[in-house]
Amino acid sequence: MTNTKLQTLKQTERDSRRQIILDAALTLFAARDFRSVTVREIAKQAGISIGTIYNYYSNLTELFLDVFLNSAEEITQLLDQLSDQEPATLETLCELYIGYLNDNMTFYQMMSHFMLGGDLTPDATQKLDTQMKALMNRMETALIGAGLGKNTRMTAHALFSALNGIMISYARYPGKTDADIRRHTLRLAKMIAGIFKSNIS
Amino acid sequence: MTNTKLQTLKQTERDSRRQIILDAALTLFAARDFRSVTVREIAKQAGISIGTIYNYYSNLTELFLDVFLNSAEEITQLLDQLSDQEPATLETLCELYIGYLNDNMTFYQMMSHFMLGGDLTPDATQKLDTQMKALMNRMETALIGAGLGKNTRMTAHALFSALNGIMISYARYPGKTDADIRRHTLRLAKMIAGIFKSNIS
Amino acid sequence: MTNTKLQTLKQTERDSRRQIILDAALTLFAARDFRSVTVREIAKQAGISIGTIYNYYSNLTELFLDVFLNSAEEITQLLDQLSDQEPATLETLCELYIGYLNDNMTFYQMMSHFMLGGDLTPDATQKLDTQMKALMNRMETALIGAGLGKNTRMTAHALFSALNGIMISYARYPGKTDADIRRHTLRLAKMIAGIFKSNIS
Amino acid sequence: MTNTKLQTLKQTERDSRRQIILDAALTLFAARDFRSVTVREIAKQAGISIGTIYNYYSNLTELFLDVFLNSAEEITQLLDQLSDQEPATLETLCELYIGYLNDNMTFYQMMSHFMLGGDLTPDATQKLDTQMKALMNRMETALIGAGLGKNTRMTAHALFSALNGIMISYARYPGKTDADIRRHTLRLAKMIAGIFKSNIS
DNA sequence: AATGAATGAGTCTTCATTCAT
DNA sequence: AATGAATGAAGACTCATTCAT
Repeated sequence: MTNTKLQTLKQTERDSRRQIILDAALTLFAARDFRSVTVREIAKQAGISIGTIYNYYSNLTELFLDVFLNSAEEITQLLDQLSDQEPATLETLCELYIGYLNDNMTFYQMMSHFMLGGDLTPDATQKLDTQMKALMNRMETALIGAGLGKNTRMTAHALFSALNGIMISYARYPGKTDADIRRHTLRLAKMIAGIFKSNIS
Repeated sequence: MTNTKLQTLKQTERDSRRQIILDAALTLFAARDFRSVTVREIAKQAGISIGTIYNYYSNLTELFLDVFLNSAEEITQLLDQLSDQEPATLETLCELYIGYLNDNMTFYQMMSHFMLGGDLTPDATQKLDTQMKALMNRMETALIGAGLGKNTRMTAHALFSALNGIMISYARYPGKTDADIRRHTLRLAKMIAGIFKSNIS
Repeated sequence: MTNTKLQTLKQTERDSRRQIILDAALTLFAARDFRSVTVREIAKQAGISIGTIYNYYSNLTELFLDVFLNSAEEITQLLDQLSDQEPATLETLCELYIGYLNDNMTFYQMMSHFMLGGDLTPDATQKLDTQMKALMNRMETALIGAGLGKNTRMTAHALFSALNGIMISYARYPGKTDADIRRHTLRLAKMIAGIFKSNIS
Repeated sequence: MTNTKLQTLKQTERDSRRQIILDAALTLFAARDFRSVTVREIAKQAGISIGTIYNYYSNLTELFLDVFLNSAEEITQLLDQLSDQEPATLETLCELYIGYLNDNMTFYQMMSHFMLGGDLTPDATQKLDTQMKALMNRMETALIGAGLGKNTRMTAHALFSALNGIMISYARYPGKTDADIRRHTLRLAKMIAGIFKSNIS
């Protein structure tokens, strides 16, 4: 038993160290494009050595992927909390998602990076796919809650696409402040929710 | 007069050399993520020297941007041709756009890259913005042609977003062939066209 | 005869073109370390093509050397003018020379460059040596004029060295303006003149 | 304590590695103009990798500067040893300095390079200035030892200038062997010492 | 004689990853 | 388990010089 406890402790410690690395990475990503962040910088920010990072991740891509997966899990949970008591309206769901993207551009950049280009191992691809499906499920649930009766999966795909597309189209709107972009993308989110909604009934 | 002719010739030659570079780049991009393509490879593929490339572009980013802008112009023209005689239906427009993205993933990757991260000069940003606006205009025109009477710009934004989002969500659908992806994304395009259409009347 | 005239004309034209190149180079050197100036820049500044420069100089080093030799000739002539009527005093000679170096740092940089490092052809070395000797002669003449009776050549060497050394020691005196440096180096010139002078009698 | 010891050891090792790099650089500089020596060559000569060099110096200029500063420190110490017991005579000091320059042309080339042209950071300029001042101090001390009572700083400047100028004027004396140059420059050093000396009393 | 596009060897520098301590 | 110095392949970019027009 002691052994188990020890192992649990060790695992906990290992997890918390992992979290420290993730937090350090996120801090850096908040300020700069994640592709330009180096292992050395992450190590420094985390207050540990480069070697230690490789003790937790076999390479940088895995670390990046972990950041992404954690973020995906977070937004998934936020969506879950939203519909904890009663089904979320399409509108609040769309706004929540776009709000999250505004606050976490790195999440969106990584989604774009991994979905379009990154050379992922089969294992990594699998993890990625799982999280994406989880997100999609929430979309589908919300659509069903809004009364959609058929083509629910396909429509969820479409909705997910529509929301994701918002950021790629407006993130770099020239001459706009972050606040401008947030306002504009949230308006688009609401509009898209409305369009999908009106299509249901 | 001769002088003018000579200059025209020179300009033509310059343009064609530029085209050779662009074609070489595109050929390479078709096989690999454009971010991993090197100047040396492009030069080799184009059958010219590295130095010559820098004679036409002051740096790699400018070359990449030119590839993107050319592509954007191409799809813009395709959309124009579509509605040459009578207003394009929403559906054909969406299908044409998504079909293009399937055939030119590099275009989409670059759009994502430049819109989200790339450190662009103000001048480059300006060019990017112009082309994006041109694309948006076509969306708006098609929506108006489909009978949309109000919020036309905003709705065009939403439609553009929805279409762009399709690829980011499905480009790396695991275990699917290119044909699968094309079929699926085209179905989504059609569905989105339908949703926007039904929202109009 | 006509032929000769024509040749003279051509030669004159050639010389003036050469002068244009030299002036362009000098203009650029006034603003930046001459080692960092490129052929392209000189061509642009001169309003001619790169090829034309190579029509007048077989390589960049030759051009640089010509700039240096012209400059050396100029200061030599200035020294001559100084002692046109009566022998220049040691002091005015030293001040004139150091004043010139302050106004023409490129001359000094080039002297340093060619004397210490530059891979010169035998022919170029010969030209360099001739000009340096010409300068030295003026020093010697002035020393003799000041009453020096023996070791005149050697002392001229020493004086020339002492003056040249002033600039290497103070050109980058930190936190000093050009005016400060001029004042200081001129004071040193005067002091050195005094030391050599007092050593004579 | 162990910790301190360990740190001391590490620092020692670091210093010795730094020394290996410096020695490798010096070896190469002895044969060729230091400006033409590449990082690759230094790494090869030192038996280490390119990357390691950048682990000790953030860029080539810093390495070059370090070579210079070390050299400056060396000659400063030699001058100190000279006057360890009794004040050095002006003559021995001048001869020692010029002898050193003959043996270490790179030191002189670098002094010329950094003082006249090099784009140095403020920090680097500061270090350069400090070492130059240290050298100057020795000149001043020797002059005072020789009986100079006034204008000591200014005269030290003049002496330092005079000595430095010797090399720029004769390093490339055409058709002379190294031995010739050494003999000639030492004679000049002695003469300059004499001139300054006779000026004192 | 003038042009200037093309050349390509060669430069410095970066950075993910390894591994001896 | 943690460290961080060492590695070195690889990249973008420069620029004197050539030569066909």
